[in-house]
Amino acid sequence: MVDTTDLFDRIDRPRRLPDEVAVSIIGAIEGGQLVAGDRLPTEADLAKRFGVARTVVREAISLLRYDGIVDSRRGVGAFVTDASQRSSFRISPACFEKRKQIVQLLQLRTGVQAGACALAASTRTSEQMEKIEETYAQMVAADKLGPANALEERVDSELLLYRRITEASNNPYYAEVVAMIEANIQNNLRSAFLKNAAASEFGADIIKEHYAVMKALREGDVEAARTSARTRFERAADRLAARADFA
Amino acid sequence: MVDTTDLFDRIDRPRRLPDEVAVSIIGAIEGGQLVAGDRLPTEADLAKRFGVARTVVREAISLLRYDGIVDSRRGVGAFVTDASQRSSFRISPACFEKRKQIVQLLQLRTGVQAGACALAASTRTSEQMEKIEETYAQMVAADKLGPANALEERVDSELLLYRRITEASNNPYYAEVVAMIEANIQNNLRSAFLKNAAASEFGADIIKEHYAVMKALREGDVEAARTSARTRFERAADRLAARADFA
DNA sequence: TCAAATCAGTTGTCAGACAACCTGTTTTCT
DNA sequence: AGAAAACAGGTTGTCTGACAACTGATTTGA
Repeated sequence: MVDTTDLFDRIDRPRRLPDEVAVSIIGAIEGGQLVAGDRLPTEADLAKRFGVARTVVREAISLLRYDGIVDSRRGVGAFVTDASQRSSFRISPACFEKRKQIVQLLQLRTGVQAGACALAASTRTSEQMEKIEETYAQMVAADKLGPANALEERVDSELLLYRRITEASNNPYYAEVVAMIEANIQNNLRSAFLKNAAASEFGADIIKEHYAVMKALREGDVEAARTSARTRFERAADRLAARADFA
Repeated sequence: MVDTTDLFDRIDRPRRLPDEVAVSIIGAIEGGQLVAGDRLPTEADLAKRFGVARTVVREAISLLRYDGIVDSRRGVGAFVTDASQRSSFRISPACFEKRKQIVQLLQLRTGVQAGACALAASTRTSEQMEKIEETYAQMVAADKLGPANALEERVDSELLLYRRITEASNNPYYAEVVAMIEANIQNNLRSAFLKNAAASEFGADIIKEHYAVMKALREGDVEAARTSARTRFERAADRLAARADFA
């Protein structure tokens, strides 16, 4: 049975007008037509130009305001903020066209995960460590069954393992950032991930990489946790990048 | 002249209804009253309950949809997505109440910056290095003038220095994440930052920390860049945390 | 001269309507 | 009887128009 979870879904979903208007305005800002401090055209003006109702424009602007890209004042207008005011980090799905961007996102994940693992090595509770050991055991068991029998179990338990480790850092910011990066990678590369896992993420050598992280966590060795986690994710990224079929 | 940039601004700005509605709905989700897969009440229903117009509810829901917290389908309703679908990382200003959360954010910054510096050591161009050297020289010059004469210059050139280094990683994801964290720290702790800088971020010993990073970047030494950057930010966080007046 | 009142313009909110769409039910046809 | 088609009700998406709250500049009045 072939995995079809990432086929046949959400194609050509009906576009929403506010989103398109927002993208258009963001384009004007990123393109330099509107710079920090500039006032946007009035909502009525924008509505007329885009040929949509003012409610649509309002929703679009409210999205930009939400991200801190513009700031609107009643009775005055909406103004472009300077870039340092942006209050969110967002990965747009459209960014996954180019292979280069995937590599960059994997780099970011590597760095953040290394930090999270290092932190977890010093802050984890014994309860958290138990859960981590449990998940690790599941992963090892699935690994022994091989890619033909337990592909998804192997991949999912690995994801869960590192999620639990990240949560054991007891720093919600780390947990959130990692979760978001992971979700975006998964959503866009799930099938490639599975294929890659089947081809090059099984076996004793790979388990050794994970074991090094586990050992560091058990012993509370911060530096070892950092290094082993970084090594593990760098290598995984290399193996994934080495496969040409992920795009 | 005392710096008053972070006094007397944006107090009690007129609340916007959609934001409050959004916060209320998010609260219901985070509080567990609504779990993944649940359908939200209809917009008309919510409007009646909150005592606001439907446009207000729509704007609120559009914010949640923007963050991937809910997913709405025309003719059906809006549904809470599972947490792994969240598509943005956001630091809410309200989170800066507790000292613990500031420490956590500084931890995250340390980890991310270390990764960015390490990457920059291998990917920087010589043009980027020139700009970095230039900014470094400015910082050193401001440092020599002392906190009484060049406090803001010193702090701002340091911020610019690490922004340029991060950009030299040539990974926009790193740049964005760092910029966002930095902006949030600055917006909420600017005065504490300045005070702390005056008290404990001047002098040859501190410059040595930065110099170590610079040296690693010049030589393209990835590991040295990572370690020195981490050391530098860890120590800076420690010094800041050591001052009790930052809250 | 200078302060207060006025005014035009903009965003924030409200109310109602209709279009597009989904789901389940009923009707119709074979 | 069974399946296909039409229908009905409900929900989101969009449109329209109106008014309230507010700002900045202009005009007015003492």
